[in-house]
Amino acid sequence: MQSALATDHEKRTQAERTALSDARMLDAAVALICERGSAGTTLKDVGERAGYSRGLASYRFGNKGGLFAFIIRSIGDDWLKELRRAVQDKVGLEAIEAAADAHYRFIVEGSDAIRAFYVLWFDSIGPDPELQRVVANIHERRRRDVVAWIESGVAAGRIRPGVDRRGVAEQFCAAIIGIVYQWLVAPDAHEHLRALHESLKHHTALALEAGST
Amino acid sequence: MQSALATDHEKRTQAERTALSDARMLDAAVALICERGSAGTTLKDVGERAGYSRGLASYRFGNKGGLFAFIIRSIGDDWLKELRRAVQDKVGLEAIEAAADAHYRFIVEGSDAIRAFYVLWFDSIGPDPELQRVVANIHERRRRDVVAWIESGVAAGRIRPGVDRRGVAEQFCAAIIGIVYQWLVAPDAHEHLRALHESLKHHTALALEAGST
DNA sequence: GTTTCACTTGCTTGTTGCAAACAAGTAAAT
DNA sequence: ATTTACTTGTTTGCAACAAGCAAGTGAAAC
Repeated sequence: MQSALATDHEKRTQAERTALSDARMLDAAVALICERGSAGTTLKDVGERAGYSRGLASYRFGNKGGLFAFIIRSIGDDWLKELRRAVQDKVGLEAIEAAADAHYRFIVEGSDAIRAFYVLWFDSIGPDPELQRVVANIHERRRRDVVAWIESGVAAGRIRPGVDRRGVAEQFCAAIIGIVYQWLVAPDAHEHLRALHESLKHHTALALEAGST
Repeated sequence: MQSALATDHEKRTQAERTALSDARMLDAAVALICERGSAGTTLKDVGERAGYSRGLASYRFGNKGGLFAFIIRSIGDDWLKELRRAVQDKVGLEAIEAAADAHYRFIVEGSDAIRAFYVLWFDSIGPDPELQRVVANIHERRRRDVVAWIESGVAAGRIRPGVDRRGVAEQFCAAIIGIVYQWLVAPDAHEHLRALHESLKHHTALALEAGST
């Protein structure tokens, strides 16, 4: 029941207490967002579902935007790492294809965390400036990764140097967003999603081989 | 000041009254959604901004989901027509390229209506079933249009018959959604958006010529 | 043809319940 | 003891609904 790193025990350092309540509220918020969407998720419920008082989420995160930014940061960081891990040291098109494959696997695997992450991602079109900043930041990092993969392919002589790195990367990222949207509205259409990812890989390959765009 | 179709006059038929209040509330809601996002838009403000009471929007649309569904339907219908008008009787790739061009023009033109429309579009990932239905419906109609354009190109012998019509159409629509997302987070990056649309046309052309996907 | 009256429909105001936000307090760690 | 984690009390504001008021409608009576 009780593990080495305090799971249920009493005496905890202050840092451990906040880390624990943060983690529990993160879980609670993810579950609630999946159940009721971001608008239907209340700070009160997040606190209570995490096993605390109605006020804790408000106190910790200040407001809904603060909570959402925290969630995006937490999950987004993990996930960028996961994607990079999946790509490992592949270069060029292979790296991009590995990323696309990993993306497909992650979403059909259907973890609540990723779903909540993307639900909040689409909230970033709202007026909350903090959320906008955090998502824009992740977006930019993701795009940079893709540019770097293309770059590595060029460096390895496997992609012609004339290619528009940033253009292709942006197209790729935009397509991913489009696919994610489709996943969110129809999470179980795995075959459809697989086809979209395959098609994306195919089109990206064409863009990196052929033409001048 | 007073036109033939009662603009500011007194005596109105009941149907005219509702049509007028609907139109005014639509305008008000569009403006509010652009200013504050969908979550920040209150039924109270919609009613009052339209020049009525705080309660009217609630009474007319029942709840926020009802209002949003009404907006999507109103603007979405208009817009599908506009897109079709832009495509006219073009066939195959030309039709798709015309649609992409029109799409680009519409969004950089930056009408509040289209922005509000797409903001609500992304709300459809939330739990509101009515909104989901309405958006899914528009999405499906749009996809059908694209399939029909491809079909017409095949019929005209300008696209090879083996092409995966639905697959390419879905890829196209997914990419449009991705582009729209980028527009919503950075509305003024016209050159970037132009490049994304150009790239989309290019990739779609490749998909319709080459390969088997 | 116009007046009247029963009825419908558009709209407003009153009320309740709930969540966000913040302040002030309590308990636990340092 | 003092800082820090967390809770509880309170205010404000919106959604949702109900009850009422006012404007429009249609048909019978005159």
